[in-house]
Amino acid sequence: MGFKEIKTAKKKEDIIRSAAKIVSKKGYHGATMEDIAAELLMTKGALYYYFENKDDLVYHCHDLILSSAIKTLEDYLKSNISSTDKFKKAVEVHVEFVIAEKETFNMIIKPQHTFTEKRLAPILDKRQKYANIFDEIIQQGIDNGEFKITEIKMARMMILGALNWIQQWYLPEGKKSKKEIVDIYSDYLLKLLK
Amino acid sequence: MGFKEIKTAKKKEDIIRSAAKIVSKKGYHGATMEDIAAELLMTKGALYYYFENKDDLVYHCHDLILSSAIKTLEDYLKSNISSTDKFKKAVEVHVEFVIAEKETFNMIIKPQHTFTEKRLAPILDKRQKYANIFDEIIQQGIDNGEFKITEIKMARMMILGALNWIQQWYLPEGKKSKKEIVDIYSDYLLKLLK
Amino acid sequence: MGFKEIKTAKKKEDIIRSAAKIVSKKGYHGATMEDIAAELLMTKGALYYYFENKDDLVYHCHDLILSSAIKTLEDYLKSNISSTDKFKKAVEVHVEFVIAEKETFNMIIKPQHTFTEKRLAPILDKRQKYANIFDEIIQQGIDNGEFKITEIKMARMMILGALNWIQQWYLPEGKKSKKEIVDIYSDYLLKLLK
Amino acid sequence: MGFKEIKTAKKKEDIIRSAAKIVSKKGYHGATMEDIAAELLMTKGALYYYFENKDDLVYHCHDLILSSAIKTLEDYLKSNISSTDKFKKAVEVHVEFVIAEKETFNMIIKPQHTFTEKRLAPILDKRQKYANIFDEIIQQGIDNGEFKITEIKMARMMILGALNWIQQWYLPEGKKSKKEIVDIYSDYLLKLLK
DNA sequence: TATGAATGAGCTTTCATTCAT
DNA sequence: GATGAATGAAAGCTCATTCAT
Repeated sequence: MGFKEIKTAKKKEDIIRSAAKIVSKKGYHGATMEDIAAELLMTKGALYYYFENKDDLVYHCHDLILSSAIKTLEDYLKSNISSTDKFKKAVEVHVEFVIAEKETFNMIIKPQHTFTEKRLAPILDKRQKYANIFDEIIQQGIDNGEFKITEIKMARMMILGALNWIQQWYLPEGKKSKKEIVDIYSDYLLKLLK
Repeated sequence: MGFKEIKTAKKKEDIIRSAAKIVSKKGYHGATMEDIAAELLMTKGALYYYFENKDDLVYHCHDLILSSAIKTLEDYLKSNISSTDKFKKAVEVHVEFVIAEKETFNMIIKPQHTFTEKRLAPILDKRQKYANIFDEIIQQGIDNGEFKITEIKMARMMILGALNWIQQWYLPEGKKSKKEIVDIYSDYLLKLLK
Repeated sequence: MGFKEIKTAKKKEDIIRSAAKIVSKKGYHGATMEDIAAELLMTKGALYYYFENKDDLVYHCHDLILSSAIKTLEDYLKSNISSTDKFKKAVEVHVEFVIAEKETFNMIIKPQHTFTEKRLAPILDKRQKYANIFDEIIQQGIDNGEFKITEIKMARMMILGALNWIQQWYLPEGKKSKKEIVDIYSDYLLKLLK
Repeated sequence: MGFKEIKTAKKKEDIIRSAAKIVSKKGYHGATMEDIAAELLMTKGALYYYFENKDDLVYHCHDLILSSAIKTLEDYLKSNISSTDKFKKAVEVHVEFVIAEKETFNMIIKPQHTFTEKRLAPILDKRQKYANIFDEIIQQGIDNGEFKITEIKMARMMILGALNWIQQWYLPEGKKSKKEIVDIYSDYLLKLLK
């Protein structure tokens, strides 16, 4: 990758991050290309140099965050700790993303209502990939006797649902700190697996 | 209530149901007044005879379903069964609504991105009222020794999060039947409370 | 005229008066048929039993007031007083109408922007008829030596312009009472004629 | 001001002038954004690049003309001529604007029926500023003995009313030329002040 | 006569997208 | 690479008008 490409890639990521911020705050439809450009002190038109269209841009927002989450999780998966600890870590990571990235790590939004077909498949794929990590952790736990459930996928969906939901009510200035939340969730959700 | 009022009320509910259907399918922004009217073989203009504006109409969609869910749940709450059974029933009811009403019973969407302030408060109120029912069931279970957790609200939020999430993946033609899903969810989520 | 016709005529006048009130307050475009009907505790539809359309209704508003003003003025014209006194009376009457009927006696609005061609001619005719009364008073005053100007029509237009303009600034709670206004206007405008 | 700003400002003025023309012909409600755009061979949407909304655009129409009238008048006010001559000049200028700019210099329309509150205040302010110029001329005339009246504001309102009214009846192809009208009006209205 | 309901044309406004410069 | 300007399609909404009952 030459110098130019690197610069372009960086600019692209800048745009993605800004866009993610705005989309988080206002939602897909509430965030206009104008808003996103304004945040970057650019003009609308310039965005189209880097991204095909709004769909494409917002897709990359999701993709960036999701990829990053997957990478983070996969690193923990490799480490030599108990499945219970892996699960706890996974909860911690997920909560972190859910809170920090809000809308963009919003596994909650119906992508069908937002993305065109072209973008839908890759997003669903990546979501699946992310979910698989949880499945693997659970499977591993079952294999080594730490967990004992039969419906892995259902359990995983409950867990992810519970975690994603945090986004709906979490406030930085709320009663419980992020750490407390993570602990309670880890604790309770583990009961579900054991 | 005179004959006319009844007829009007019925028509209003018709409209609400149709609107709910469209909004479920296409999301708030994707569903146009035109779409909703077309479904009813009416013209856009006619909708405005019954509802102030789109916001008002969609608000009533949510209100109708949510009120209905609350009523259904409250009936079970009064009945003379164990807290565990009440919980199972609650899960069943919730899943039923989540699946049948889809978007309209979508406790998931950020209402901030959809409703104007005027409509936001009542919706949040009613959601809270709904959540309270779950809290009560849990509290009752704790009081009579069936459940033994300390963080009622956190547990309730995990549970509702898990249940709402079903909407994201449920397909009528999926592998698991609705009944199976309800059973597994009840089963697993109860572990969380015990 | 039979009983029915009388009743209908009365109702029509009721509607006209209400319409005039609303149109005065909100202007032609601001006043909706709904508004007018509401004031009368009727429904929109009913208005169409009495008047062809909005244009027709508002036309009759203007016509009613204008006719009434003409009649009032003509009575004074016949009376056996000096032209100066006639003029003073005319000013008084005009101010009264301008203030009380506001928009409806609004000789100011461009009828071209409000009425369709069909209604335009009769309105302009009646306005002309009204203006003629002022011309006659002035002519009479010239004939008997009280006034001494040559451009009767121009003078009349100045005078009516000045008087109509009162509508733009008059406030019931203003510094000057209606009577004071009439006196000052009579006084100053007479200088114009002498 | 850079080149771009100048170009934009020019375009804005172009739009304002076109809008003024249309609004003059059809009135505020009769003139659609489509009409205005068509006159400029633009599309509706483009207008919104330059102006917030219709209200904003029409406000600027009024503002432009009124500002221009104020400027023109103020120049005469400074010159070293008699108050009588100043008054004559003021009448001439006013008539010129009334005739040339029609609706846009329409001090006649009730701005309350047209503008939203936000725009109302500045318009009323500017109208007042314009009126003040007439008051000053009159006051000056009184001070130097050319005029002898006590009710300055009332006189000014009569005069402006009379002048504005010209708009209602003036036709370019009418019997009296613009110059004749100005002369007669100046002549007669001066009698009012002396 | 009067009403409730519906229509439909027309309006303002928004915004993703395009493109000459 | 970036901008200013423009487009055009679509949306929400209003309201005079109609008409069966």
